[in-house]
Amino acid sequence: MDTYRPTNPLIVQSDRTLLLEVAHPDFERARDELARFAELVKSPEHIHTFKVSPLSLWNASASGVDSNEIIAILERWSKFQLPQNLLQEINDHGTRYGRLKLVSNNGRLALEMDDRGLFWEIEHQKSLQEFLAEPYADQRGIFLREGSRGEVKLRLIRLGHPVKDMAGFKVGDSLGFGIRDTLLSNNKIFAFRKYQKEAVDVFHAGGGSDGGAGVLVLPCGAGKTIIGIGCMARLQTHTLVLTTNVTAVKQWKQELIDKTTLTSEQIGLYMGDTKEIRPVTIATYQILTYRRSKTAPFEHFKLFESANWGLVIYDEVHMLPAPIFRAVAELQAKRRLGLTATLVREDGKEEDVFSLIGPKRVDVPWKVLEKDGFIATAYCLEIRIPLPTDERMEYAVANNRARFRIASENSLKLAIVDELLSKHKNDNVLIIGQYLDQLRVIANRLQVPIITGKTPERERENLYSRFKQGELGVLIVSKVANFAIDLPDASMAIQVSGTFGSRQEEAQRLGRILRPKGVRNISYFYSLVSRETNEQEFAQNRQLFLTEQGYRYLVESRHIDSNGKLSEPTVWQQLLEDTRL
DNA sequence: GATTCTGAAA
DNA sequence: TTCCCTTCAGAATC
Repeated sequence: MDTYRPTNPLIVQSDRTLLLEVAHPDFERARDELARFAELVKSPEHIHTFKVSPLSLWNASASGVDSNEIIAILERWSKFQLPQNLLQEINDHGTRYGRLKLVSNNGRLALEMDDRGLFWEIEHQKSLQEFLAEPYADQRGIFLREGSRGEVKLRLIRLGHPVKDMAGFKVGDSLGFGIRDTLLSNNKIFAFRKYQKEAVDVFHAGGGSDGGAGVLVLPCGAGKTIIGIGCMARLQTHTLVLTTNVTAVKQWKQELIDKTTLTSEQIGLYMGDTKEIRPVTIATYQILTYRRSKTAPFEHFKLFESANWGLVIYDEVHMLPAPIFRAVAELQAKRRLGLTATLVREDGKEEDVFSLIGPKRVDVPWKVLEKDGFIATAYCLEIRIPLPTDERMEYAVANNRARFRIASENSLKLAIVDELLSKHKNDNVLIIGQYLDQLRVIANRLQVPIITGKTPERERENLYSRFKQGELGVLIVSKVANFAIDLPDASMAIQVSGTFGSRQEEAQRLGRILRPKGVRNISYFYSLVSRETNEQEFAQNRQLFLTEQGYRYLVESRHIDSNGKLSEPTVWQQLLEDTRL
């Protein structure tokens, strides 16, 4: 292909960036295909920028997208001939996963490869010396020292060599249980959904070779716990479940009791006040990372050895605290299942997840579940508002730190909130923000209760249940919304301010309104942003993940006319007309 | 023995 | 970079 095809939507550049035209009729198809092997890095109105990285290529090949397919996709959409260096890189990295295998040879751990060059490189690599034992006679492999499984994989991926771990797993103590015929609230008997069953199958595939460890990427509300339970039921073994917080711990137990024949006595909770170790034990990351002082040992790491676990599940694996990786390295002989809605970490430890937990096995895009009605259709609108003159002055003289806060607390946002609420009288609305001061002002103005970290458990539950029953139409929540998984679902959210650029947070917040709601099954997500401020930049970054998942942010820019009045909304009006039957 | 408060860590 | 929330352990209080 050396012709110029101007009607195609994609420009592929030699610096590994892919530029995709949003207005193109095939935009959505192209975007979904690119998302399988590239990461979205920018998504302004007209051109979306993706980036191909070694890691994105390794993950792609681990989840079954090979380099020929990647190149075919690029060729299908590209305007120009593909740059030679990128083709080479795709051919190289896209086939790299699997070239280096970690195996068990006569009970000893060994690295195997078909390629002499690779053998030579590894044998002479300084950072690996302490783990290497003697090479195979035919130079197609090298034995490794005992207990180096995790560390070797970690060092190799940093050298650009992802390792396919086929060394198998230690079988845990067995635990017999089954799935129960639970009657769900819709009067149907519980059954795994198709994609859930497929995810369990994929995780399990390979039966102890390459299968049995890895990460499943699924949207909020897709039933990650259910998939975890499916994997447990398949393996029938003692299982350790690690989660982010106490509520999640309790929810796992609840679900296990509800969906399986496991009894309360077989399930242990391991956290602050109760430290039970049972055939199935559920713990928080926090307690594992606890130590008396910065230099003291992690005293709860012993939990890992306290039983013969056959499976370790990492819930929300993108939150896995860095110190746990060390322990995870020691746990390499166990089957590992990572569950997450997004592989992106703000700390850049994606490679560690790849090598120590496992590569991405399954990625179910949110939009696919939306089509099948498993999650609600969400409409996202970013409303850009100017800063009022006096706040503008303040912003101009403030230092960078203060600026973000001034922009976030833009007083004009209050008027917009009023306006939005006036048209959404029948929706259950969550107002979410990051600054308590700002939220309190809104709470006072609307005479609506607010939930912050200080709100006692009792009162939270009371407010949740009133909100659920519709007695309370609007609820204001601080960052508790990011963690509290028992927060009731809503059909509309207004984000009045957010953390600097956290993609995760945005995803979490959207997740609040994605549970299916009756026949209409439609939700609204409004994000209020001050125009021409650094808040706008951070907002862009926050939205990336959602855009990658196929959500389109509409943008409404509001202005102040010479009389000091706000311009009429047009995009929003249209949105309401289009979505109201 | 149970509950509530405190400070530190992330 | 901020601000906020959560968790844990141990002490204080009933």
